[in-house]
Amino acid sequence: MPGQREKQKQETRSRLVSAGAEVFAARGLEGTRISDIAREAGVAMGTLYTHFPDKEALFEEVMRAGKETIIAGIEATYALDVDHETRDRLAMEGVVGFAETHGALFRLLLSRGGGDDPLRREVVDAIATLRVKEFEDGRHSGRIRSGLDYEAAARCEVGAVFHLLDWWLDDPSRMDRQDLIRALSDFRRFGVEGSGA
Amino acid sequence: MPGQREKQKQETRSRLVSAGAEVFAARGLEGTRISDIAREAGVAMGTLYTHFPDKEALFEEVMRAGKETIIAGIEATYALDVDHETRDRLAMEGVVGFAETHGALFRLLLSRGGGDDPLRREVVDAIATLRVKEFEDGRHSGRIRSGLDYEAAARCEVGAVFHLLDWWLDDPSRMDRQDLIRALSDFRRFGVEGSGA
Amino acid sequence: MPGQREKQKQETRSRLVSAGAEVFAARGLEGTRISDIAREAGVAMGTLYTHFPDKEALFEEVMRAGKETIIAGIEATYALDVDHETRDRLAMEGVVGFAETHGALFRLLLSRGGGDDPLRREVVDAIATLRVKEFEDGRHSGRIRSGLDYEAAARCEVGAVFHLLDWWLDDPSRMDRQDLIRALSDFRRFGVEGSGA
Amino acid sequence: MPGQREKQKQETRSRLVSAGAEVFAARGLEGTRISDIAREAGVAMGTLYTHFPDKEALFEEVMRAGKETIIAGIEATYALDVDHETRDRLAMEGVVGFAETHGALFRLLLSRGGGDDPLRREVVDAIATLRVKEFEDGRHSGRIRSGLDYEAAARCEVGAVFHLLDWWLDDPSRMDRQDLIRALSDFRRFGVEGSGA
DNA sequence: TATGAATGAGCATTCATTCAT
DNA sequence: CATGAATGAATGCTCATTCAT
Repeated sequence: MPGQREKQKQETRSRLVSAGAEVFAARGLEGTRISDIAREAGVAMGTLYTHFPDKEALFEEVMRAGKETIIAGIEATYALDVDHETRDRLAMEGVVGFAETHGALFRLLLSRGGGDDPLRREVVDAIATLRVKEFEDGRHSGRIRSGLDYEAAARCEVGAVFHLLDWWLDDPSRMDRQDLIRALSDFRRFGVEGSGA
Repeated sequence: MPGQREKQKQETRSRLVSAGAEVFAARGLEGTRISDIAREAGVAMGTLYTHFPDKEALFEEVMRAGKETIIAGIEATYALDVDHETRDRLAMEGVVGFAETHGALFRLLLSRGGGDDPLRREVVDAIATLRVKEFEDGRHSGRIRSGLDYEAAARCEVGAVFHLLDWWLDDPSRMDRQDLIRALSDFRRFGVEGSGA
Repeated sequence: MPGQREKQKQETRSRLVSAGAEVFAARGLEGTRISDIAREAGVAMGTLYTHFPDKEALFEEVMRAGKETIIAGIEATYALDVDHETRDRLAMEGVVGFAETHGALFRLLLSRGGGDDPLRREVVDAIATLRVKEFEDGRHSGRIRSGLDYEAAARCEVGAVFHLLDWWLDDPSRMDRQDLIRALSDFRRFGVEGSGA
Repeated sequence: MPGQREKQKQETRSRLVSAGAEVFAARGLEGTRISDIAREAGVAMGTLYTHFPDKEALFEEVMRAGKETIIAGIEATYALDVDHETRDRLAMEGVVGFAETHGALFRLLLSRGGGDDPLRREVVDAIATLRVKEFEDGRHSGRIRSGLDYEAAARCEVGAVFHLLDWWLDDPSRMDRQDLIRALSDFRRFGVEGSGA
């Protein structure tokens, strides 16, 4: 079997990405020490450099993989043949599930650093793009209120979801999971004043 | 009489805080070098240590001062004797104005870093607290839809505002200032589906 | 019968020595990476260690082989049954030929590093020894001027040849090959002032 | 006195250059550890970086300063109003004196590394240029034998001097200092065969 | 024997902080 | 009080060498 060697290598690489996600999420890019990642991954420091040219490159891979996972989850929900309400609820549950499972990584992916790091934007941009498409698809269904600026609304939605989950993750006992999803969904749909159409 | 000496000292301290806001906002806590702040403030590195015990303390002061400014602006608006709609619009205009003027600092104050930095939460918490109070005050006016979870809604509001402005600041030509404020206000009030009461 | 296996092994070893000569000559002992030599030789890094105990040992072999080649060339010329003048010219042509063909290796063999690396001396010492013998052989022929310190003169000769060729190799268009050999030969024999006996 | 601070700084810088000359000469650029230089100079490692951007820059300064010293010594001799023979002897004594005092540095300045380091050439080039000028100045005095290629002869001279001194420095008891200078001078003037004009 | 992923000691460099001036 | 040269612990990264496949 010629693949044994290669399989081991991929396994090591994968361990590094997981460990990187863990530690970068907890301490940020600058706050993370290469040695922490290596220890977490159970490999020697030098091993990181046989898989990635430098710390930054591993960070990028962590962000890329995280983005892929979160976007894939949303897209999978969008592909289901169910009514809009169900679909939105399922998408929301998917996002909440990801946040529950990956806590710190979820925050890392959706947050912004101090500067102009484009990586921190990519996930937000990608989700916003998906949402804009949804709005456009639903344009004539009457669900969407008239006068809505899709691009702006998408950003608002993402911000609302991220900040609510960020708060909730600090102490999940604050709200029941189902109440959380309902609050999120209702805010997104009706704001604080609006009544259903 | 505070001597000329004392006035000079306060002037220097103030320059350090401004420079710190500038540089921390642009590069984050870890990404910022003491020497950068000193250069920006036009003083020697050592001078920083005659005003603050360490880098962290200056960062805290920058965050504290920023929080104070932004909260004071909102509270000032709340103190006005105008109708709710006007008040909300004025508060929003105040926040947009702050974001326009302080761009990077606005992001620094409202964003989250990777880890669990409590400083980055304080502003969000403070604004959320103000909003919850507003909701409670307006409980019987009928403006607020029934079933709204105030705490959750406050987080959603803050998230929506921050993310929309974060996006807008990247390229303010994206939307006219007035359209931005209206979009923000409408999303906050009606979400994407709701119609006014 | 040396098996096919053994032949392959010698072939690999030889490729390593050639590659080592190339890379050590270009970048020096410390500046050379094992991986560079392996790549140049077209083998894996580990292979080097089945032929040599470490990097230093390969370096020694490169130096040893280079010394052998250059000394053998000079000795071959000395063995010819021709008059002294012809012999000296042929020896010089041999050295120039080696320098032309092996450029960087020639410099590596004849130069000195910063420290006290004895390897870098061996070639110079060996040639100097040959030259001293020549002087002694020719003692009574009258060719050699009286009062010459053989040992010192041999060092001067070697230095003159090496430095001139080092300069010439940088840009061989500087001098015609024949003029170079004549200049070298004349300097060695007559210095800058002396006239022929 | 405003200069006290500055004087201290220059003193430190000067100590670093001296220590660098010592250690680089003994172990070469790659073989030298920053910590060795710092220890030799009696300062902390970081101090080196307040004076030079990196190790390479200190190396360059060492080479530059060494070149300046050695060239200045030769030029000073050339400025004397004495006959050629005296002058040449004095120049030679100056070079021997430098080699005696600075042993390892002398070798570092005049030697070549493995690769194409232009720094190692500068001193040789500079001395060669000086010698060519001397040959040209003395063109009509009849001292110089006809047919001499000045550029080539200059390189030969430098090589002869450097290699002889390199050998002598290994064990100065090999030759008496005066005999050394005479041997050097004679070889340079008459080669191994030539008789004085 | 050949391979190349893994190792980890070693090193150059950074930067928050100190303190003599 | 202000200065900025000096400090040295901390850290990212390199690369000769090993060893399981």
